[in-house]
Amino acid sequence: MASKQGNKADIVDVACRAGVSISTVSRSFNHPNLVNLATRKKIEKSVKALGYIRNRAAQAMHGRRSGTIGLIVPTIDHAIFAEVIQSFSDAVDQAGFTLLIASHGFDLEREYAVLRKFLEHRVDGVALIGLDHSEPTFQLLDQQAVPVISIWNYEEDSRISCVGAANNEAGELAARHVLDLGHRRIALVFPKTVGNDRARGRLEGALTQLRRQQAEPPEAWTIQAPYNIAEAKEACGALFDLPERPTALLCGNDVIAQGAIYAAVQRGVKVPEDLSVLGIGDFKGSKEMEPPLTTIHFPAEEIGGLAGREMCDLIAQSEDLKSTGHLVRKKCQISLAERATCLPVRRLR
Amino acid sequence: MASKQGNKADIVDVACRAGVSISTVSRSFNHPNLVNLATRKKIEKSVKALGYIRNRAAQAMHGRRSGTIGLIVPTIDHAIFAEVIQSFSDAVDQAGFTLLIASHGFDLEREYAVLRKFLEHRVDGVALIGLDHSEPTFQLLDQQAVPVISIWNYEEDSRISCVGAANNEAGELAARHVLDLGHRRIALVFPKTVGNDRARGRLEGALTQLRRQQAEPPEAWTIQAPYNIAEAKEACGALFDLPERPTALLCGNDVIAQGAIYAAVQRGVKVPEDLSVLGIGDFKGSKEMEPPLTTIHFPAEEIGGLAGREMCDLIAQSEDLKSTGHLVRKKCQISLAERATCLPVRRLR
DNA sequence: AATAGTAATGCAAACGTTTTCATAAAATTT
DNA sequence: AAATTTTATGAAAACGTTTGCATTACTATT
Repeated sequence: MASKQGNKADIVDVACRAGVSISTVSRSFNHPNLVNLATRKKIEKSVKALGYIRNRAAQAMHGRRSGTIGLIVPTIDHAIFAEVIQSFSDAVDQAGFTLLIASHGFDLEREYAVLRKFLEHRVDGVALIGLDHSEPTFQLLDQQAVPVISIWNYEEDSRISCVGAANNEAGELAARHVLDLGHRRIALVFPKTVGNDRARGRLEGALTQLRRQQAEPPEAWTIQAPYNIAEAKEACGALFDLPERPTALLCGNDVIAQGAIYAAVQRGVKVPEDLSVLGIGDFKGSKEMEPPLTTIHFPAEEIGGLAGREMCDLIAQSEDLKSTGHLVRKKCQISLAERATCLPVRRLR
Repeated sequence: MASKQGNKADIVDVACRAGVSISTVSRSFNHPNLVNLATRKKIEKSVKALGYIRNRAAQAMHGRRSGTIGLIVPTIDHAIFAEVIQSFSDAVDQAGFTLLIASHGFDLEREYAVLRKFLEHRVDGVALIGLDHSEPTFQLLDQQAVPVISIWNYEEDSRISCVGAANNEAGELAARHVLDLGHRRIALVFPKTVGNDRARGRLEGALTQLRRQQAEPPEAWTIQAPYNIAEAKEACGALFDLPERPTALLCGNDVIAQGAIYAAVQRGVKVPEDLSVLGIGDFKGSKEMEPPLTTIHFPAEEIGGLAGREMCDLIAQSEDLKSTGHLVRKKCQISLAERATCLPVRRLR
């Protein structure tokens, strides 16, 4: 039915049908005020009739923005990232951008590959999780001079702009809390820290604080578990089966804490009476757990939203070309969410 | 430093620097076997030196594929979608596609808007969640003849291709199980069903089965709660505070079940001794809960992966243009995951 | 040695837009 | 009524690729 064979409608088709030139059609989209109302109506009708849809690819070729933002995350399937992705997505969506998302499975080489792919698509900006990236990644970003922002971590000397919280502070805060409650026999359950500066920061913060008060845990009490309930539960189970049990457990995040609590329940270890458990992150649902999880609150939604808006600002700035190239850094406050899984240590046991 | 001012390198720049024509450069990317090894090396060197990155937008203009797939979900921030998104993403990634993701917050008008945006970007294919979509959405899809697939639901007479499970079967299976255990006083907690055919199918399946055995719950025992622990907990709490308590609770998904169990714990209602709880979905972590949640297993990962591969196939087919336009439908099996939150009803109470 | 075939490359025309510049018509000023 | 400004439109040149066709230089066949 369309003027061309089988194929989809074209700006030319629209122009023909409306009896105007393609310039006018294009203008009526991009600068409607420059075209006569009556003409605009005709064009609009023609567009409807032909089912015409503008081709962003062709637009992008004119140095115009592609209207896309690339977000690269370690994994989507993860309570905390899902939340931050959602709020970031909402924020950039509101500004009219389309989001490209890819995950790299905590593999920084894949991250680099994904970044390249995004750049081929000429994304207007790139968002990454955390500040740990490979050197080629940083170089590519730099060389292509694409607006970039790191989500989740705050560091005052970050190499790229960042919006997030200070993970070491979270670790410190967590450690301080259990120490304040009088605990000295404290165990740590954290994920692997290579390529994961969130976890590393938290762990380091916690250890620093513990050392400061001479409460550094023995090696057997510093265990590793990925961010995954099943494995965390298992790892913590093994910890609890040790002859000596800690009185408090500092967990790398709330998922691990959840796993730890399940492992405790399974063994009849009472939380918080026999064992205090502290999470980090304050995921959705942590507050509703029974008993409600004491944890370090991370304002995930705020971070995602702020990062999204900041990303859009950076893009707008880079368009002005007077981009002074200075970085922006926004620190979001974390806080202790005191709930029911931590208790002062019992004098006698 | 680049030949052009300030700007990014061009295929022309690459060609100049390598001392060949742009055709040769282009060919060396797209049909490497057609160009001399030595020339290829020169080009490669030139590419490296200039930091050249191909422009997909320009490629896409030649009727070539854009290399992107659009995925539209109700929300990303949701255990079950996160899982399916991840596996879908992995599958299409493997085929070299880049994923555009947008969420519409269960609003079918926004879904339509997002679809339009994706079509502007000339996505090679579109994936949607569920089979409930607005008429304009279906029409647009049809008119643009873009490969499309629905994830999560299976229906034998679906209007578009689908990969998923039969939600009504899940509801039936769930109801059958508690009935088989001898329960008759059964309550239902489901989310709103408008624009959510997953929930609707489950609820209908459950009700059908219950009616068949004369165990339809009274109105007060058919309550609504969104897929969200906090609200589910509250809603279930209200249910438990009623003078008459059911002996079994059928939940729309595992998140609701989790909330229900917390509400029960809070009130000293013992699960499963005093109350059997059945989830639907089998989310990550449901197996590890204490007590482990009895639920209907949905193979989320399988569905996402299968859908991703099917999407790629559809795209490949549509390229051959001999697209007979027939739909594909794949049904994934659900199953009862019998764990610890359901018990046969006690004879006496 | 002449011919046919192959391999490697370049030229130029697409692709679907946006945008600059030019022009015509209408409205305003003098 | 002429001159000027404003408004609305079109022609054509970009944008950065891919690709069909033409060309050249070899290599293999007779």
